[in-house]
Amino acid sequence: MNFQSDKPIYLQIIDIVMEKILTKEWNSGDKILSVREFAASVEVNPNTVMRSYDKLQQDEIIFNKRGLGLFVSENAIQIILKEKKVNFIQVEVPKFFQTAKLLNISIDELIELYKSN
Amino acid sequence: MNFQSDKPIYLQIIDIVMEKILTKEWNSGDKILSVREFAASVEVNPNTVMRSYDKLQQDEIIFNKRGLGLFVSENAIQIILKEKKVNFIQVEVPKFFQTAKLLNISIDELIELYKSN
Amino acid sequence: MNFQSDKPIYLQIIDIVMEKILTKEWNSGDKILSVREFAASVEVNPNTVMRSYDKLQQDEIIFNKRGLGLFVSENAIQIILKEKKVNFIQVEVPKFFQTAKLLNISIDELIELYKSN
Amino acid sequence: MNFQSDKPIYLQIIDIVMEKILTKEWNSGDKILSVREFAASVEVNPNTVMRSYDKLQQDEIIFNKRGLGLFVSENAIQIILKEKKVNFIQVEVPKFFQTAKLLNISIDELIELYKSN
DNA sequence: GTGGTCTAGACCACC
DNA sequence: GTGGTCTAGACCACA
Repeated sequence: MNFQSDKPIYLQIIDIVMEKILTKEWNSGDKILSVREFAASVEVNPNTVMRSYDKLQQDEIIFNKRGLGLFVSENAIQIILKEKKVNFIQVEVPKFFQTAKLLNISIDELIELYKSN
Repeated sequence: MNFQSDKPIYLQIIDIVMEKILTKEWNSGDKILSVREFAASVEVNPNTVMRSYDKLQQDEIIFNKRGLGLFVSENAIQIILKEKKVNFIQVEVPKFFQTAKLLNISIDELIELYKSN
Repeated sequence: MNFQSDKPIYLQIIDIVMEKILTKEWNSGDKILSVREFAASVEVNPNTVMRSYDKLQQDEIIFNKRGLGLFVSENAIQIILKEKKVNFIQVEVPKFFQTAKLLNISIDELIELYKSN
Repeated sequence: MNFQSDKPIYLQIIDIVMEKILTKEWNSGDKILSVREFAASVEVNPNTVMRSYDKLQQDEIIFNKRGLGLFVSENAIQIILKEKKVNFIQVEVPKFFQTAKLLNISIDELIELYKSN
């Protein structure tokens, strides 16, 4: 697994988990990969995965059944969307297009960049 | 001076200087605030300002006249814009589309948001 | 460790690192000495070593694996040679010929000196 | 007058004076430009020229006739050559060609660089 | 453990 | 006065 160096790995792992939930690869009630399994699969220190899972539990996106493992919460998707989408659309999107405008980058160019991504 | 805590102060100082140049508060050939003056004015350690000025010199946005001080380069504005553009395309754009993907927002929806802006 | 006094220590440290890479004492992918280790080994303040490592990272000769340390880049050797070549041609060569001119030494005499070398 | 920023201006002024003497633009016994005249002609602070003249007097390349001005010494040329030439030929020249060799730059390429200088 | 940021204070050459 | 280098020591997030 390749991680960008400018973003903490544990946050990148959170993004991976969220994506798996949003794309329904992992559904509500499903048991997710154990810390050790996940750590092995992405070649990262288990402590780092532990930290990601901690954060996800705090946000109630996953929860712990003692002795059984970690599971996707009932309303995981709603929590994720609520947490991210509002901020994205109301804050990041306008800022993004504004910067593009400042730098004289047209919408067509942005679409090109999107495709080559 | 208030600095946000999530971004290193020395980078925020670079932003301040770039802003002053882009808004023509400081023009090509102008002497900029000395390390000590700037440090005092924003209540920061001179070493921190030095670090910012060092980076700005490396990027040839300012230059040193020995013993006299630091001055705004001839092409400062072009360099700044080019630099911002590179960062935007290589860093911000991918991050933006990645988040959009994570949130299941299609390119068409983004274009809609762009138009209603 | 003995440093010459006429050249900043942090630049001399950069030279040491480059030398270790060019002589393959440190190879691509190898972890290099940590800031603190290097600082202790050459009896210098960690900040000074940090400054050297910072420059080496900017030039992409070494890179950071977060929390693990700094490692030699894939293309480190090529980058170093290219960098040295640019400096030689743009800085040393003009300075050399300028001094020769000052001392009234002709190009033919220099060629003679080259041959007898 | 354009000065390179990497070499102290007062040393660059010394080089100018030496060149004028070596090229016999200024001969033994000639009165040289006063500090103020020279400073004005190269657009530099008189203190800086003063420093250069001080150094040249220490090296006995020029000397002071009280109230009359500064004059080129009898054996100025010999002093300059002795001071510079030996070191150049015995130290700098070998080092220069050695670096060129390390960087795979041929004598022909160096000659090209000389011509385009 | 790792790198990275920041402060405080000293010293230097240069103009 | 100017920028630049260096030390000492603190604190932080990250793995």
